[in-house]
Amino acid sequence: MYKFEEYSEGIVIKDVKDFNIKHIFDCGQCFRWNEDKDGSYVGVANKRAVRIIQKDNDIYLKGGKAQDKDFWEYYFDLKRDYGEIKNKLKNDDVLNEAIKYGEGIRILNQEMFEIVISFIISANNRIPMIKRAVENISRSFGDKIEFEGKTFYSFPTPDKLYKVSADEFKSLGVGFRGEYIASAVKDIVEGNISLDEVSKLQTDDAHKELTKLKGIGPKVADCILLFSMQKHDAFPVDVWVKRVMQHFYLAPDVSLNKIRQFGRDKFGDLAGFAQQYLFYYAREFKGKEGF
DNA sequence: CCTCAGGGCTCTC
DNA sequence: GAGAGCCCTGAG
Repeated sequence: MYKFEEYSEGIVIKDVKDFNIKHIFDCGQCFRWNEDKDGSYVGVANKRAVRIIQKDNDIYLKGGKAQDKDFWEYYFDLKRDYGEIKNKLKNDDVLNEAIKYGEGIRILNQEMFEIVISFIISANNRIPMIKRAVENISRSFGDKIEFEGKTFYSFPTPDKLYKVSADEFKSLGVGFRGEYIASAVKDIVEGNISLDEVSKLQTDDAHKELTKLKGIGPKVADCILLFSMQKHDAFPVDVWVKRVMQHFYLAPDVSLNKIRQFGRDKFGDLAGFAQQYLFYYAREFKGKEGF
């Protein structure tokens, strides 16, 4: 069982299992962590800037505070037994293979508003571009956090973005999604939708509510459900998962909605976890075997 | 159910 | 250099 300890520069989570920072930060669920040459990651989560260093089964959170241990436990989903999840998914031959590549994946519990905006930006976009836009928005409207002699920025609250125009968002690199972001912020601040309330709904109902917002279609809604609302039966179908599903399970012309239904039926409560292993797996094949 | 346009940048040719 | 494609959605 893992445990938190303090060390000279922060806190450390000792004896973690099923935990690999590269797999976690590289499986497409988050946009605010950047890898350094030494393999450590620096980033900001809910106003906390830290450097994360993995040494075997110990996770060092440089700059982490002892009073934040509950937060990090939640953020990294530490209470969940990923070994058990993987054992169940391994009954499927494709997953059995996929898990070998991303065995240390965990689904982060991220802040809802940040995830809503980040995944609106993700539509028809590339990961480096998404990261840049999210960073620009944070730098312009978030709070300063000093760490390691540099200035980091928290992702802004809805209020901070309320008066920001679509054109201003566009100037920060979000492209045509500027209108969607401005509209979603307006709906959230004015109370046309409550993310807290949505998160309490059943997955299908929550999905329906989220897709009422401009810029949120079925895929983005599934990402929000999975990465910030703990709806682990959500199955986001992006291009990579689409390719992997069509390659291993389905015909090449099956629609996105059919793939989504297939995944949810096949993997049930574990669909979201399966999706993450499949996404990571698919990206390993980039440029090979027709991917 | 379908098709298509829509930042801007990067990779491919 | 042009062209395709990008963790896709909205409009038609």
